[in-house]
Amino acid sequence: MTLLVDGVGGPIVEVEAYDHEDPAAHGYRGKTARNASMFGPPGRAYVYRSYGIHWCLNFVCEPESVASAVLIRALEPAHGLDEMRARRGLDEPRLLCSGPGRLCQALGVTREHDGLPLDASPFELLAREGEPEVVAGPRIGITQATDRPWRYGLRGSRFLSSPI
DNA sequence: CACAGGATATACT
DNA sequence: GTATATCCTGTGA
Repeated sequence: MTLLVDGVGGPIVEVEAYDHEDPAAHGYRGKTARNASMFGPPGRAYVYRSYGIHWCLNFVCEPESVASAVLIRALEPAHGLDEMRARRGLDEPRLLCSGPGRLCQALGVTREHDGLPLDASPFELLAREGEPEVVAGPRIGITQATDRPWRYGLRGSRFLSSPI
């Protein structure tokens, strides 16, 4: 789909799945102040602070108690390029949204968006056109449950955070 | 390619 | 309380 935040965004090209039986998922060990949104209703955002510096955006996917979410890792910059460049402090399109932390900075996603519904302002999700060719691979930056190939990307996209 | 930066969580003493 | 790990990225070797 195409993801917009206040009109800034583009087609999502890379995601990772995390579910409640997944040792690599934040919700695996139960509810905390940070991950509370994962335990709320689906169709909302879960935004957390990563490595003390970056923000990462997830879509909550299943009802309460089944804490599962999809991490939005990269998208193709298509709308609001000037805004993205200003927020990121650089011009190179490939570096604007190719990574979960970069994507949040470019779209202006912060803790303020944690728990917000994805079908209301400032979020906007637009249906894709056509059938994308999806390729799967191991997830990035985790040490547990590394055998689950739950990283999904648009085949051949130059806006992936790294080749799959 | 190694590593700093530094919030949040967990596993130790 | 202290130590270690983490769904990362920019910088300098």
